[in-house]
Amino acid sequence: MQIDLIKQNWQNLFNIYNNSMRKIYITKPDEILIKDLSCFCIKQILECGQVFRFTRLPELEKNEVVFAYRIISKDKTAIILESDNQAKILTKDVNYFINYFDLDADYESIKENFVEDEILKCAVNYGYGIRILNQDLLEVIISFIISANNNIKRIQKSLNLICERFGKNMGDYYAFPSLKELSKINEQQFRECGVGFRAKYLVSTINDLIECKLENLTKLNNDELKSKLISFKGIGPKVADCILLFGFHDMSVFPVDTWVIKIFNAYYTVKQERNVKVINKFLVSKFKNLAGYAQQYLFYYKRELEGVKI
DNA sequence: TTCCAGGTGCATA
DNA sequence: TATGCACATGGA
Repeated sequence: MQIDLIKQNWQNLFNIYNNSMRKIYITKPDEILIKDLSCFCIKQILECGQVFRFTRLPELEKNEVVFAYRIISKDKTAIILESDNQAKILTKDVNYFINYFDLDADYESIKENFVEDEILKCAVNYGYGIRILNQDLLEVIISFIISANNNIKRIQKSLNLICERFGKNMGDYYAFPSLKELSKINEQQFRECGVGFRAKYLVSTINDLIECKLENLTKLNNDELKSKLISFKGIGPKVADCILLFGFHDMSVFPVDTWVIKIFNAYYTVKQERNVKVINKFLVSKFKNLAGYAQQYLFYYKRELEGVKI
């Protein structure tokens, strides 16, 4: 009996040790230290098109620091300093950013699923440090309505203007406006932030969100959720997939945009295809519950190959 | 000047 | 259900 207890305790200790060894980070007061960069590259994470409110800080890129960025999410912020062998996430909200950067997920195992697809293997090799962020749902919905037929630079500019004009002043940055704050913005004011024809979609969808309540969306199953999202103005199949992927961390979707059409026609078909539904169906059934990851590696790879700068 | 960007809404057939 | 056009705007 006593031997069993000792064995059990040793097993527990071994598990704790094993888990801590596998963890890619350790926490300190106001800091997360990423000790293994094989699945973490801040440049790739932020510049792969999933998020828009970040700034590169070249003035901090000196000595051993290779990349320096500031990220703002909701009403929180972090400075990320990455060197050759480690990265530091400096923030007052350590737990928030552990979840935000998906640090407890095992990306090594995720990437192993993609070695049999030649193109994806190259894409994963190139974007080895990509992680799918756990972003604020409201911010994702607004961001991707603005993303329609738009470019990343202008999406960033519009979102920053919306935050500066209507978000809470947090000292040296602005929070993303709450739903209540967003509901006070009219179409003209959105247009002044450079969102163009999407202004009316934003006003309409924000009203709908006030009515249906954001938290009620989380009670729906995947199909109901997508139908509900598409019922809002400015949200079609592609934007809905982005909201599911980046706002709900649903990895079974594969948003098809202009870049995915290029990828599909370059690597996955002999006959040129323009039908987004056909492309989406093929890629979702090919990558199944890992589709979201696959999409993000491929999206980043293709854009980088073509030399697109954010 | 023209084309394009993490598309969608709407009218028409 | 499928197709085609309009929609803002700034950079290449």
